[in-house]
Amino acid sequence: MSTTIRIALNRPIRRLFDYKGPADPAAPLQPGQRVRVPFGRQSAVGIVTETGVTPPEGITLKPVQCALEDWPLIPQETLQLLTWAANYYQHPLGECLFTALPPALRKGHAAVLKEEASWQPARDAHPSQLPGNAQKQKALLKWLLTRDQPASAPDIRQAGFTTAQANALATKGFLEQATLQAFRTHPLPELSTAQKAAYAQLPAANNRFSAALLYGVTGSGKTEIYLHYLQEQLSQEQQALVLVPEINLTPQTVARFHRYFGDRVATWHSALNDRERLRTWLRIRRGEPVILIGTRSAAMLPFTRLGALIVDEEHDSSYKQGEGFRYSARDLAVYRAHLNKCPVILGSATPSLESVNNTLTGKYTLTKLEERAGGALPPTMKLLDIRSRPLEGGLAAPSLTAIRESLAKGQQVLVYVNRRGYSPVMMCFDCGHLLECPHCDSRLTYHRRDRAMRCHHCDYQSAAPEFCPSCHTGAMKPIGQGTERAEDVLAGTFPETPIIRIDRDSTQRKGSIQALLKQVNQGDPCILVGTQMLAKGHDFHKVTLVIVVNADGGLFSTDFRAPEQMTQTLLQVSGRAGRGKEPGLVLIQTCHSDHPLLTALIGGDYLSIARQLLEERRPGGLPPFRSMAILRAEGDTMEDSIQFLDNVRTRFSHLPDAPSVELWGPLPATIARRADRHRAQLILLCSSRSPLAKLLQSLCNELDGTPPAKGVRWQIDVDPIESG
DNA sequence: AGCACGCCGACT
DNA sequence: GTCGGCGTGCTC
Repeated sequence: MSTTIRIALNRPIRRLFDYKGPADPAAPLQPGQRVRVPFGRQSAVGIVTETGVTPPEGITLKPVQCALEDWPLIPQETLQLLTWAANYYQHPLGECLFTALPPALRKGHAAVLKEEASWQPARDAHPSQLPGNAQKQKALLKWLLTRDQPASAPDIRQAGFTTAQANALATKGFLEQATLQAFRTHPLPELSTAQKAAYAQLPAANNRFSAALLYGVTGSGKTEIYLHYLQEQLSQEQQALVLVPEINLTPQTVARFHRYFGDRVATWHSALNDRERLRTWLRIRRGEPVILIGTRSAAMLPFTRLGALIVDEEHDSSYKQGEGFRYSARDLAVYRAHLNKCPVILGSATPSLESVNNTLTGKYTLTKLEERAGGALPPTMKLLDIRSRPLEGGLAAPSLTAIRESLAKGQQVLVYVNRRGYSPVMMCFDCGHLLECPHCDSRLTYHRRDRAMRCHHCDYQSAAPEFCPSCHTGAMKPIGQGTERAEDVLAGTFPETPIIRIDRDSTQRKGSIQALLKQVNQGDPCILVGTQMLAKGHDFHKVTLVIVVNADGGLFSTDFRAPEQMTQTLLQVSGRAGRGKEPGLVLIQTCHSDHPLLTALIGGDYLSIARQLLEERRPGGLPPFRSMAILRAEGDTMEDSIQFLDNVRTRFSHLPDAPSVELWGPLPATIARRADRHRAQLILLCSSRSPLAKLLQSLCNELDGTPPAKGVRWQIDVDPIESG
């Protein structure tokens, strides 16, 4: 009698399916193994989650077609991680497991790497040594000699040659099979006294879980500490994971790790193709001692010998997936450290309030690095009240003066504007009419470069009108500041100086951001204008002045995280100033120069601001003092969405454990209508994680059983980063 | 998610 | 008379 096995499939169904296991007792299936199973009238790839389960009654089980490997594709630790995550984030286990696989393995392709032959010229090979009739071979050899790396078969075909030609050259001894050249690795640079002191406080990797928050001010050289940590704490056989935000995974960052760890370094990010994904995934699965630098999804790679984890810029919101499987890569990393009994280091100049709180409760250790590397001084921050001050395109006279002075000294200037486009609002001069998106509850942004009105919440776009569409006579006037407008104003005021705009619009083309940054790093005086993108992780050596055009966006938001996020962004952007020898100055333009958050900010100590912000969250029981989840609904009308959530709320109160959860709402979302969908939300707060998870699970089961009103869709977001 | 079944409009 | 629209419902 064969055993019954439980299988997860890549379907958005919160359910697993049981099958008859293979009759052969010599080859039993085990959890994590990949199988092919009949499903409906198709065949699907599945992952075994359990064996020897009690089969459900009244269903004739189909047999598994075959196992795709005779070993578990998903190793035990990773399976445990993803099972926990599926349960914690209330996402179907099958989809969680499959997002952890590279596309080739999801589709059922073999888990082997066709080692593609690649060729490099033999030593002393020269085209002139070839017979005159071998024109193509000559050309191929010439081409290979111009490359600084071996060429794979696809490379050769792409360049217009054939592998037959390469083989012919190889037989004659002109080419040889390329071997992975061992990189010359360099000794690590010495740490400064302050860095050494911080390093010494970090937990040693001695088969115990530990979590450390490395609070290092901008420019303090956290990366050097990571490098030393990995070198000192990792054995030759161990693997390590270094998580970085997408925007920080630049060729320069990788080169830095490469320099010291050579071939051990591998990367994982969205730009990899399917072949590269499969290759790196399998290297890690095989247990190669890889030091992997990767973005969010790297947190789910199949490590089997993890020795340490590092999460750089741990406060960065890009670690939280915003749709589908809404996991936090930072939290998965911490959980993995638990599972592997190894250390995790969370680094940031502006750590999340969650992590700061964990240092206060003793869950994390705290290591401070408050000195900038290379003797650079912390920037001076000043508030510039712009109430009843004449502005020139959003810039106050003292700001322009400061810019002029910096440029005159041959230095660079960074102007931070929190919106892209020309202006966030367009208004009629005569009747006051505002241009709004026909599909969303939002204003249209004026993009002057292509004379378009665009909605930043859906893909609506229209030509910018010359006259008011309401009164037909008034001229339209741009209200408020965007990056394009700042660029124009600065270009008019400083015609001799190059203005480099960096935002989503100016960096759409692949590699264009690298080109723009290269221009900046050449060091000639220039003005950088840009959004958030500029605030993250870049090291602009010659920037000495930072202007924040408007700091007031986050001061009066409905989102309880807004003050935290505003503080982080302002400090991060300020941190771009004065990283070289010259001291930095930051001018923050505001209409609320007496606002306690802003005055605290220029005092400069992030940790004390963080503690204060935490105290503001405590009385309301907001995260991290309680766990939060949001049930979001969207329907064809707001009534549909609210009614659905109201029903949920009523049904909720009948569930066991319900008293431990506090419910807020339902309330319409801040942008109530988006792409013609009407959105509302119900907020759930619970003093601890596990009853909330249990409750969400029974809620999901109920909702899955009874479909809601027509057109209403819902989703659950655990530990949301946006609550508006 | 797929894929089928199913019941109403505009075509040869 | 049938081709096809996408609304439900099921998949071990």
